[in-house]
Amino acid sequence: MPLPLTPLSRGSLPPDPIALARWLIGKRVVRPLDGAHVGGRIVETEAYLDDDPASHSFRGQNLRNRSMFGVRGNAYVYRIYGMWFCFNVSAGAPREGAAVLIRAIEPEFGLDAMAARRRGGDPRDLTRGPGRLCAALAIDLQLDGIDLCRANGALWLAEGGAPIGPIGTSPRIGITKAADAPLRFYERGNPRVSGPKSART
DNA sequence: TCACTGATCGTCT
DNA sequence: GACGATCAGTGAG
Repeated sequence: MPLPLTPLSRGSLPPDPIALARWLIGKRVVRPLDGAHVGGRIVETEAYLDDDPASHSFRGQNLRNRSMFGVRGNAYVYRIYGMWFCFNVSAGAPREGAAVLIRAIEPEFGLDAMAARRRGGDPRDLTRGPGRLCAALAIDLQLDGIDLCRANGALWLAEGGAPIGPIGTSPRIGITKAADAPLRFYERGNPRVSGPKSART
């Protein structure tokens, strides 16, 4: 798919993690796999802040969360519930420990490659949810810490194409601490957004 | 369409 | 030893 994919420059990323989470809606995730580009538009994100009890960075830096503490625009990948991975973009200032969780994308290119990595199931669920997104794009711990602003990398971010619809805000999903903070952002009405229907209106 | 539950295992307490 | 930024399968409305 010869889409004009332009990598994001690190300097264009909003320094504020919340602003970054909102700004990333409509941008693209690009994953070169088997000689082709796989990915699509980001439609759902969540912000995790440095002083946020729900954030992995809350108790300070350790071996697992160190990627959250670097410059913004790097990948932070971790394993959850023993069998899934979640993909974040490091945010904020260096040593701050903030990140933006990419919860869902709208597949645009490499559909077959994604489906091949997620056998069965509803095609509309291919990349709906952080665990499914990582499975479809073959994102694992090997990509932890990678620079997402380099177009020749194994995983990177690109400028958006289609216009962005209205952006909704809600509490984050699946957490128990600071569960009411309105730090989830999504493109309203987009069927690729995760959660029940009421969570994407 | 939603609510509930089991699966599964690395990391931190 | 307990828990978690989840998912797929099942069953009810």
